[in-house]
Amino acid sequence: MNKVIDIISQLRKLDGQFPKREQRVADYIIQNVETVAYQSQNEIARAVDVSDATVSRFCQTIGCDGFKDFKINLAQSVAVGLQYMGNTHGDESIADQLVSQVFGTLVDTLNIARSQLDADALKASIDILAEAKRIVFFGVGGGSANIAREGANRFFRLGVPSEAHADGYFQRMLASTLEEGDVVFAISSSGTPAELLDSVAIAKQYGARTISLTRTGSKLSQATDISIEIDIPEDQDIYKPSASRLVFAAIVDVLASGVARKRPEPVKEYLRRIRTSLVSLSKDVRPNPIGD
Amino acid sequence: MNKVIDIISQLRKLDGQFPKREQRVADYIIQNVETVAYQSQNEIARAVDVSDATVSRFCQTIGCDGFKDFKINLAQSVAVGLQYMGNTHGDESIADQLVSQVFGTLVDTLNIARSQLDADALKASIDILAEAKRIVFFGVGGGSANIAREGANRFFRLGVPSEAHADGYFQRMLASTLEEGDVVFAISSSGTPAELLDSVAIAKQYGARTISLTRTGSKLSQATDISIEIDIPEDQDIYKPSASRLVFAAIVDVLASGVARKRPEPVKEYLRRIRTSLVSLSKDVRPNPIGD
DNA sequence: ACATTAAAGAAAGTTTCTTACATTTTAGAG
DNA sequence: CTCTAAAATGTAAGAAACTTTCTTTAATGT
Repeated sequence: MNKVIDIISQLRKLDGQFPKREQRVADYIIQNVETVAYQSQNEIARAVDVSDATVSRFCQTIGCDGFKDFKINLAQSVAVGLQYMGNTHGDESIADQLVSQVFGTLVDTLNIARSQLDADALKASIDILAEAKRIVFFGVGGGSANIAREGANRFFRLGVPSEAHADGYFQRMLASTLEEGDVVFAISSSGTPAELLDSVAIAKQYGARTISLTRTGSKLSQATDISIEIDIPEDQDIYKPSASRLVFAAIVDVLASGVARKRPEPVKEYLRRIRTSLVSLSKDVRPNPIGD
Repeated sequence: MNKVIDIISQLRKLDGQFPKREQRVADYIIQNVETVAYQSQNEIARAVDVSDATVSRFCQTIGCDGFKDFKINLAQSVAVGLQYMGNTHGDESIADQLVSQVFGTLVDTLNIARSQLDADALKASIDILAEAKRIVFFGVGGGSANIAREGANRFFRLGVPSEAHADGYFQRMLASTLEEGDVVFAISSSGTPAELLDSVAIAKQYGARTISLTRTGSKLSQATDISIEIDIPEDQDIYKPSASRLVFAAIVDVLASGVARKRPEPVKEYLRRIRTSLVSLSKDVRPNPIGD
């Protein structure tokens, strides 16, 4: 783990085990994380009525070289969590506030997701996807259907025949035509839609492997061979679009990345071909994302 | 904008305009961003053969109180940029590394985007979209087309008739049926596709407003009434899917958020109706993203 | 209750930073 | 080309901040 992260978890971990006076320092710091980095050792010492030396020693007990080192590390931990918390000045324009809010939620959600992601499930998914003869992405409803399309859009570039479907009936029909070597990738933030559960069951019956990207412990999650589980609190603010879709898309990217890395040579060739086929359409020489 | 972010962009912005000796300090800092926070003023001064005072003054010229303040702020900016850089220990699993890399690129790209976004353009777009009778999202190629769909998916929930189209011929035809009060929202990371340029020109002719989300200074950007410009360096690593799509999607979210806030009452009602129409399909009581 | 160890403070010693002032450099006017 | 004013830089003193050593106090176990 990153040293930066450690400072705060260190504080939490040792909380309660500090010598009396150092504990007072710890308490103060926890209550003033954001501002402490701008205070001097002596200010803190006076605030909790303790000697300078105690503060200095406190820093060493939690693993820093001294107060300076502590200050820097603390500032960094705080910054990582606070970058989008918005400033208190309120001198931002409405537009800036919106950007901060949406981007901030997204970053927070990414952090939450990262801590939940199961490396083994990802690894297993990548292995299966890398060997797939054909991948079909299933999602229903606006959000998940789009992520399914994104998935297909990513994976066909890696040379794997990939499709996305949002129609429940078609999904079921298609599922019954699959066979060994094929993969169903089911996406749903709720993990409950019957069409997905049915399709997965049908596909399994015919020997296809199944992967889901969905809510922890949901029916869909239990139904598939492998499941990438995420439990993201949906934002209470109904006006702010949910960041979870973007996080799902990011996870699909992670898988695509992983698959690409497992088979670098053919992929390079596929990407080259796709790019070549686009060059004639656009005279722009700058590197664009492949396929706009 | 956030002070934390400002230190590094400030450095970039003023680069070249510093007094001679201070410029040397700036150069050194740019080359050693990650370590400078752990050095003393004097160490830096000696490294570039300059007096302590010059370093102190340098910190003041870029807008900090002094060296200490600078150090903290720099540490924070660096931490924000580095949080996903992965650790040097190399004890992360392959899967964890992939997640760090993809998520990290995304966060970096979000930060870059945020510094580029023009609040006025966003504001103007929101105003237009909030008044729109009908919004048509145009994108071509896998990536942009999906974002167009995302856009339609977001905005129809706000009670504005919204569609997305990826077919160039259809786009042109549709454009010619638009009228005053309608809005064309064209999305393209390159900003060059002829179908978009044509459609925008046609739509304008018939009195529709036009907005683009595209690369800074591109043809498309110049063609529309309002343009939200972003210039994101595409990642050199061809195996890593580009983060720019997700950033584009996030920007669409920002706009949707803004529009929702401008008309809170009707929106609440629309979201309620959509949710109600889904309740019968799912017995799950937990709050899901509306429409999966 | 005593010995031993841990915790805390006082104060001296160092390092680090800022600022006022002196000197040098630069740029522009004549 | 020279002079002058302004800007840039350095010097050095002084203040602030931090660390460490030494001493005192509190805590713990026998």
